[in-house]
Amino acid sequence: MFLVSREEIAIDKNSVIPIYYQLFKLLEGQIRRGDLKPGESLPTENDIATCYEISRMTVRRAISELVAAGMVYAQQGKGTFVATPKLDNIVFELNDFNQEINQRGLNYKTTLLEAKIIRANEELKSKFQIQEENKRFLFFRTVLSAENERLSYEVKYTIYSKSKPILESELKDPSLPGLIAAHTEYVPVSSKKVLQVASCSQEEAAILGIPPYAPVFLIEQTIFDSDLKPVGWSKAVYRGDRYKLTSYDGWYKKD
Amino acid sequence: MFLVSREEIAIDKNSVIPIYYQLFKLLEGQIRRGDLKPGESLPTENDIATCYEISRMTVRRAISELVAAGMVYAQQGKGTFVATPKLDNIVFELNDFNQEINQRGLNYKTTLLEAKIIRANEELKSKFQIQEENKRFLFFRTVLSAENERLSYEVKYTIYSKSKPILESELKDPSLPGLIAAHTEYVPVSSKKVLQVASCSQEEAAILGIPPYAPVFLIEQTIFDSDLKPVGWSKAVYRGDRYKLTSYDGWYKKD
DNA sequence: CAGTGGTCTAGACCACCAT
DNA sequence: TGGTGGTCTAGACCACTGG
Repeated sequence: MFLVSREEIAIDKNSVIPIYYQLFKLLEGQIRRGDLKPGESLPTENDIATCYEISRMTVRRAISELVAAGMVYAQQGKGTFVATPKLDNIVFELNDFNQEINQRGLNYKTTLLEAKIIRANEELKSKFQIQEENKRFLFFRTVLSAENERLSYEVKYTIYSKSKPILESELKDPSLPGLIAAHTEYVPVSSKKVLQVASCSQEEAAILGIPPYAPVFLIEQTIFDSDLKPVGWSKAVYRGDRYKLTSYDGWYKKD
Repeated sequence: MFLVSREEIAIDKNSVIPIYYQLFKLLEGQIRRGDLKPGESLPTENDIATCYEISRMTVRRAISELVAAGMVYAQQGKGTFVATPKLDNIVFELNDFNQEINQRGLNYKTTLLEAKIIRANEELKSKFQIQEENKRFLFFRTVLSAENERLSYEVKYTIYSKSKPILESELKDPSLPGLIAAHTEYVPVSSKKVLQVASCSQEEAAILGIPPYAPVFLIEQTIFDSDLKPVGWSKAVYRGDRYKLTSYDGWYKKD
């Protein structure tokens, strides 16, 4: 037992890189490389701890990262095992929708077509789950465009509080949660979004400059405050020929 | 300092429920209730630890759960603060697409329209990044239907290994990763999916029983093995009037 | 400088599983 | 029963932040 660090030069306890992270990367590599195959068990936490002369808590920290990454699962009393990646889940993030355009440095801009105060109609009373008549709402219509091409069209509604005037500055960030925070007393804390495909209406086609009935993404969003009360609602139409969603699943490398 | 547990009966150190989980729920409740508002700081880890007479490591475990939930963020040297929920991210999970139909107990079924061995054409050689001529592929065409209505149409390709015959049993699980695992030596470990909207072709319209050019979801999937080599490819068309994706964001309750 | 969160230790007891 | 992972402790040192 006097042999120290043979071919496996792995853990440097004096490195600025945390030990748990070094161990995480080491185990991750063994799994990716196939040294540890799906279904096989990892060494026990105690074995790893004594082997590398580190604390078991540190080993657990490393393993919990693997668990979070979905590469490994632990079973109390039995052991920790390499997972078999399930590739039947899809996770689309809407980052793609606007951040892609945003981050790729295109000179995109948001244009305010209309902003006004309206009275509640039946549809709004239903969306916001209110009974009162004559309740007032803020109504926005905006268009997102890039490189002189219109990409999406959105209508937004939020409850109107006359104490908070509409400021020009909001045109910089016309996000629905931002508008709610600025114009109402409500604090937006959660949202529900529904994505569908549709054929665009003639009005939408005219606004976006695409043929009528062209396929589009349609995203309806409802914003809720902490009491689960609806405090904002929007409907956005995205050109089907300019947007797509990409999803990566499994043990893709993120180095 | 002899007062123990006044109105705040919070942590029961003898409970079967882990202390870190009790503390997590306690802090989560204070944030949801608004006792702690976005931007405000939590008590320091040491304060919480001494206040409830528990170890700081246990406090950190509770807080790390809050961080993972996106309700709180920590800044070294400064403190831990309640996050402002960003509601501009969307995470759509494809569970909706087939699991909804699956779980709601409809008598859905997958029908194999065709399965055959084909030679590589230019498109396949490109998708699979191979140069060889005459490489053979397995080709599947399937339809998913429920309640006697066809819902989606999918074509799948995977590299053919003659050593592994096509078994009837695979028709039960015709997922692309499953087919790859069954018919090839490759181990599928990651996948990329791209979701777009489109107008369906006349052929797809005929298969699905919808009007030509009706809007549809289109999902292209590529499966990779551990060397990032493409080992499977599929293209699925989902009826736009029967599918939608739903996303929840922010501090929705999951109790 | 004092206070914060980030990492780490060397133990401990427990619930669970297999034998 | 012995071995596994799950929880917890009471310290410790560090890096970073602010005054």
